[in-house]
Amino acid sequence: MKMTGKPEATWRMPNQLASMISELRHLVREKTFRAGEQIYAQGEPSNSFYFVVSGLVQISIFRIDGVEIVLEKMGPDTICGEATAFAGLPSFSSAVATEPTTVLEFEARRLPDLFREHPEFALILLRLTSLKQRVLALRLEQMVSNKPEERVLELLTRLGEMFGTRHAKGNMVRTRLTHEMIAAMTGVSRVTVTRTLKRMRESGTLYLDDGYFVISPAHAERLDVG
Amino acid sequence: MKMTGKPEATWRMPNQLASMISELRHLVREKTFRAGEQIYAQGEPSNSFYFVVSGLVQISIFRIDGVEIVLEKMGPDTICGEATAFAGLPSFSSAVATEPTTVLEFEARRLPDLFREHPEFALILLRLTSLKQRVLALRLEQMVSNKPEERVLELLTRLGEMFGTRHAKGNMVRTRLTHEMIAAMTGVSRVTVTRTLKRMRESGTLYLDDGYFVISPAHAERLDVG
DNA sequence: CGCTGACAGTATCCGGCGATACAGCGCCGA
DNA sequence: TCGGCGCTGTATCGCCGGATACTGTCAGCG
Repeated sequence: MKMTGKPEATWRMPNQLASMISELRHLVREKTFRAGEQIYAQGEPSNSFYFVVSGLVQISIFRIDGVEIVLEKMGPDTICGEATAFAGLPSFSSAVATEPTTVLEFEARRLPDLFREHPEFALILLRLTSLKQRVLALRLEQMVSNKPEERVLELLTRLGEMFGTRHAKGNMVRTRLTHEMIAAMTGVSRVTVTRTLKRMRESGTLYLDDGYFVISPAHAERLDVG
Repeated sequence: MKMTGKPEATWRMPNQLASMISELRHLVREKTFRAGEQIYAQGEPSNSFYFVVSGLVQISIFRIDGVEIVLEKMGPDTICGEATAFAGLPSFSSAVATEPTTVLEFEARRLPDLFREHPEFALILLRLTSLKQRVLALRLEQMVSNKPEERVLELLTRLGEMFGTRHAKGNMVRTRLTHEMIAAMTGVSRVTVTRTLKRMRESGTLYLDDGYFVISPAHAERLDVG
């Protein structure tokens, strides 16, 4: 199951999908976005979902108080917006290209015809939405706790599973994350992120190498049961 | 879009699905569970998902520290376990029948054949998983905040949208919920739930009638944007 | 070479939630 | 009728995260 990724991305998908997508060019329209442009907006319904070809797309929820919660940063070979397109309800999140980005736009209403010919495509989509559901549930599991260490560790562990590489001290997370980004993704304040990371380094849970996080193996298996 | 429900359930689905399910009897196996019996267990992979015919199924996540987080209580005409069956990964949650329950067991591996004949069934499943994803994301949005009022209000508002009935003072939530259950679903302590509900009653956000919660209209539209 | 801005680290203070303990209350069954 | 139990309401206390403000550091760039 080879995967692709981007340094700042927080999500990746099996290449299997990317190859399948290429068979479906007749269904899609290519679109390009400049850095800062919005792909879809929170609160608006949509019939399309998007496959990121290149670039980086930030998925976030804006709370009523204006606080932005970053759900994911989707790199190449990932899809987004599918939940909105399938559920037929206003989007719960918005997507903004944080750098020049090219996407393929799929229209959900064309899917029934497609499924007749390619039932395996339906299974792939089901698998993808189920994976997202799973990750959201696991994030929720950590979020109910107000302990910042759990919140941060959940994020880093997940990224470690997705992008991790072997390292003498454990699992190295190959995603560049500022403390502020971690704060936006975990819902704790930036100051607390700094404090927490320090604590974790002192307790041996975490290790820093060249600006990358390394998670000690003793803590990395934490999510395997879920 | 008619729906059915149970007094203690926290989820419901369009009847459209129930009628569709009846066409698929040849694919399924009926199973019954006594109160307290487990339908599937957290941590174990599974190829099956379940359609609840009658009874009540509690979906929860057990954290490493033993704390139980209740995700939903699924009543009749709902499905559960589909994310695990589709993703092919260990289940992030466990399902326990809290009263005598009958379910239909679907096997995910038979789906491709089914989709070829009934592509619309794939769309329905996609819609259901997308709805769950949406609800999880919205719950996450509230969970990042540590304010108990937001957490509790998110739950009640959602139940109000699903089960709400007109009431002089606003939207009445027709789901029986103990403070303890709210605590297990929102991740705040039982004591804080009591405190918070009192505050909300005093501020006019919430109203109590015959043991049911009534949400003032001014606060009920809060989630409409998401 | 120094300016600037983004990011990381740290201190102080306050508010509020969790833990714990206990009292009131209503329902149900012996 | 009484006792037990599950649920709600409330008090006390300790702890810790958010807000705020400030400093230090490094990179990029004129």
